[in-house]
Amino acid sequence: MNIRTADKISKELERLVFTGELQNGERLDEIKLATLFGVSRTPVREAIQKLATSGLVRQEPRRGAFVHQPGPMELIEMFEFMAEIEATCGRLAAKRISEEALAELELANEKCQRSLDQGDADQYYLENEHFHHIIYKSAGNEFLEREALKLHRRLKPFRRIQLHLRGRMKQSMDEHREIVKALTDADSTRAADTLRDHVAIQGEKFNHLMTSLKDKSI
Amino acid sequence: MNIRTADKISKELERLVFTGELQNGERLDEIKLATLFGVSRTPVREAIQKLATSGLVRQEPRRGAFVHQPGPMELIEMFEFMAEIEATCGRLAAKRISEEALAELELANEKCQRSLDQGDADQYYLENEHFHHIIYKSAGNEFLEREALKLHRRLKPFRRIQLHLRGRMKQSMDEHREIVKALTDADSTRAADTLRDHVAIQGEKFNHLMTSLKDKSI
DNA sequence: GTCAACCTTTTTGTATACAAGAATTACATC
DNA sequence: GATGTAATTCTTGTATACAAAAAGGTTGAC
Repeated sequence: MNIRTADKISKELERLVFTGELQNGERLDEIKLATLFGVSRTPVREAIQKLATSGLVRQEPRRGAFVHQPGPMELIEMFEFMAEIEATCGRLAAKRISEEALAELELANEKCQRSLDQGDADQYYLENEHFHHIIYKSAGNEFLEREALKLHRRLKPFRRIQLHLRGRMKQSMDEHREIVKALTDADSTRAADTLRDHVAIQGEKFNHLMTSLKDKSI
Repeated sequence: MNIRTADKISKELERLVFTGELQNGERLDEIKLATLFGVSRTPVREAIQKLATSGLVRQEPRRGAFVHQPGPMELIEMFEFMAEIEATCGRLAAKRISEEALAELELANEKCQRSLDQGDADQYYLENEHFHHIIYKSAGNEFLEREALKLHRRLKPFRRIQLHLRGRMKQSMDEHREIVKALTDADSTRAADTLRDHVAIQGEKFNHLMTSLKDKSI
């Protein structure tokens, strides 16, 4: 689909940031990256600018682009926003979701349960992701769906960590069942509230995780 | 602040789209634009890519960038999303807003009323904008605030039209008072609901406006 | 040893050059 | 005349070249 090497480089840079090979605050040296990828500076620059709009790097005029990982405060804000987006999806989906989508949700939940039984956090994460994606789509608003996916993706590296926290997977599973129930009942308020809490708790857990470690930057 | 000519060009292109000098679906000819602005293709390309991420233009690989104005369906979705964002701001602001901000809201409302009395729709629009910006900020979540501002800005050209609809300004004013009341009472549910309706109605009005005209693209 | 002014180097931002894919036109065939 | 195909032209995407600003280093004064 994407022929442009600039787009490939953008994805690759994202990966480097997520894997930590490009550390927070580090400057993105255009020439180094260009030689690393075996291309010229032009596509590298384009890639960097794309990342800048997504917030992964910050650009300072005439000084360059720097990796920007959100600090604890910013992360809490992002999770709070994500929780509200999901709540919105739930609110709308409660009135708009199809029988097929409901069945898909049930199925996704069963797969989640199976992953939980096997103690496979990675698999659980995947099925969980699918579960949420169904709800985004079922809100019946493609614009909202895109925004939800965008933020979900952005928060991925931070959400992933805390599934390994003791008991979180089980709890998450219970919340999923609550959510499906609310959607089945077409109860938009309850769907919104359960989804909000389900996501917000991730932000809180993450917060605990962060504060338990030494945090350098607020 | 911005030294880069690419950024200036980006803003200028936005203006050209909003004023209609660049029509919907029109291809952005890099060379023509470059000569128009008296620069090379490079900064023009950077500007176009920036607009692409904001959704104002669509890029097709190896074919170029095309102005993309949302159709009625997409606009309805955007307004629905905006309504939910504002509802979220209201929900959070109800618990977090300061006395100063509340006073500011009252003041903004008075100015709105004055503009209404004078029948000055443009002035009303400005004060109305300020009113909403205060609420965004009072949600106490800078990430949310930025997203709200971004979407608000994107919808500006479409929101502006319908203030001229008969009776809308008066009605909008009444809704503002409801909103302030809910925020003053720290009633997050009511703040969310009144704000959602306040914005959603704009989407509906716009919908009426659109369907009353002949709409070519769904 | 510290600080500051100046010069060098590095790096960003822009212009230009080149390569490859898409659109268009011209032409041949039916 | 319509349709399919080859050649040409245009345009995008990438590489390279150049200009200007920032970073870094050196020398000199105190």
